[in-house]
Amino acid sequence: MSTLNFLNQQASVVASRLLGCIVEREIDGQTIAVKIVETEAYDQTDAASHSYRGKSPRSSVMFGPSGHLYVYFTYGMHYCCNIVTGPGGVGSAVLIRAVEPIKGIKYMQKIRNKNDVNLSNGPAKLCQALKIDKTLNGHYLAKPPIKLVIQPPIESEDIIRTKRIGISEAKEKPWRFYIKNNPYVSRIE
DNA sequence: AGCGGGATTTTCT
DNA sequence: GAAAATCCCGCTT
Repeated sequence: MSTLNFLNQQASVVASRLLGCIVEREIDGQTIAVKIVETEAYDQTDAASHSYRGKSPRSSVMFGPSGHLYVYFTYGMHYCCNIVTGPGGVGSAVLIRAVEPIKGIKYMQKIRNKNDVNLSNGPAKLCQALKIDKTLNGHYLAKPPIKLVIQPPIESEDIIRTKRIGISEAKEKPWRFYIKNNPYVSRIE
């Protein structure tokens, strides 16, 4: 049993609880640390989810155990990363949409060739900043080179819950969560 | 500040 | 063959 146990519940619950948690990435002898500030939940009953039409080669990781990374490629050029949630046997995950850099900022500036909020205020941007690609698809987040470090929950009054971004189905589900007043959030209402 | 198009590949119809 | 859980740049106001 690991500290990642809480991931084994429904995605919309986990999405909120992941706010404020830290991701540690080891790459090229460097350690990068970021704080999760924006998430979206996707589950199998959800027409916007990659798991909605059942298991496929791309989405198969979503159907596996919670605590693993689901990385997908989209728009011909971008990766996005999700944390697989539970309960077991169900295709569900939480998309990490934005993070706040904590450590290794110079390294991220170099890879991204950008500064400030543009380092990581979007799902494809943060994947580039953390060098996340398909080789990490399915990685378990309790061990290097990329780990999830749980932090105390964010106060509920500091969590904003809204509709998700960039989808054409199930637009009304309020399954996007972000930390109030955090400058790295990809977009405010 | 806001709109519009291009990049470019995986997946599903 | 089209759309996709996106981003960036250049153009217009």
